[in-house]
Amino acid sequence: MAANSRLTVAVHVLAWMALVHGRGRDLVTSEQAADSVNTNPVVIRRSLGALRAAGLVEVRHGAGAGWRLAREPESITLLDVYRAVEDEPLFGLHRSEPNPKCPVGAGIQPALRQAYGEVEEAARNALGGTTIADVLRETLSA
Amino acid sequence: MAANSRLTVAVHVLAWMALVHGRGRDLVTSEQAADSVNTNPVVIRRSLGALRAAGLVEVRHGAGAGWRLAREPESITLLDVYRAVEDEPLFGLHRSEPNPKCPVGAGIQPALRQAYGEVEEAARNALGGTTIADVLRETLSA
DNA sequence: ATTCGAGATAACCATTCTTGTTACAGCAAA
DNA sequence: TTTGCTGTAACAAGAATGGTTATCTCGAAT
Repeated sequence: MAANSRLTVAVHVLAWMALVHGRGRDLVTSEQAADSVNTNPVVIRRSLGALRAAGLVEVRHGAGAGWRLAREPESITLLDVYRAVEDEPLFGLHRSEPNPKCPVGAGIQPALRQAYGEVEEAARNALGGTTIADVLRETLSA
Repeated sequence: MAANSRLTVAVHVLAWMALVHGRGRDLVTSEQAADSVNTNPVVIRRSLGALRAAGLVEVRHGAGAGWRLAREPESITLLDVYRAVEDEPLFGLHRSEPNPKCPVGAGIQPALRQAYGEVEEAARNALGGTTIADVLRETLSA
């Protein structure tokens, strides 16, 4: 499939929140974030909703409502974000069950699960090595 | 998107070819492979076509046509297969360009490309650590 | 040269995912 | 009570995926 942009949108929003927080603005709205990402505020709210469920951001309701980082940008890794917004594994197994009468069809799924698990573990470790603060610093250094 | 099953189908076919080759059967057809994977022969041919372009299998045309491994199963890694069947990156960037007037929107794409590149590199390294022979052995050991 | 079994490929379909969008209800601070 | 923003449902467009049928092509064997 085409790779989706959920991780990108979420990291973008968090990095942007870290930037404006550093500038003294505390609460931000989904519309303001949408202006930076160049998308619809509802898309941003969907992303922020997942980030909130993961404890990465906080929301305030009522008049003057908005969002705020719940943790320091230095402590939020891309792995935290990935876990918050993505649930599908990197590689899918068979669409329909393979033939159980074939020795390969019967036993390949556990074998693939193990192999794919090692790959996902490696990817997660790499994601854990970069923080939102890193991304923001790199973004502003260009 | 939902993760696709291209890597799974390709690895399944290659492991199955390694098995039947070990049993002395050299040329196999897409229909036979489709029976093990439990899908349509055309789907198998699409996968084998990509594997052939990568030099992992060979095809013979004409009467008594069929497919054969072009390399030893011990020498084919999941990274070889992945490269053959997948071209999309693991994580997509923005669907529509972020706002260039925002410092984050202006500079985040190179930053993300670098971070994502490190993750892909880690995933590729892990994929390179497993061979078709490994998968087949694990599959048959259950 | 003809036959024939298989690959190559185009075309089409249903399904699903993703993103964008509108609309409206809910909430709490002022 | 007003106000501004979140929460969420609903829907649409577009693309990707996998399955299917149909037709053309190839080349070994006869």
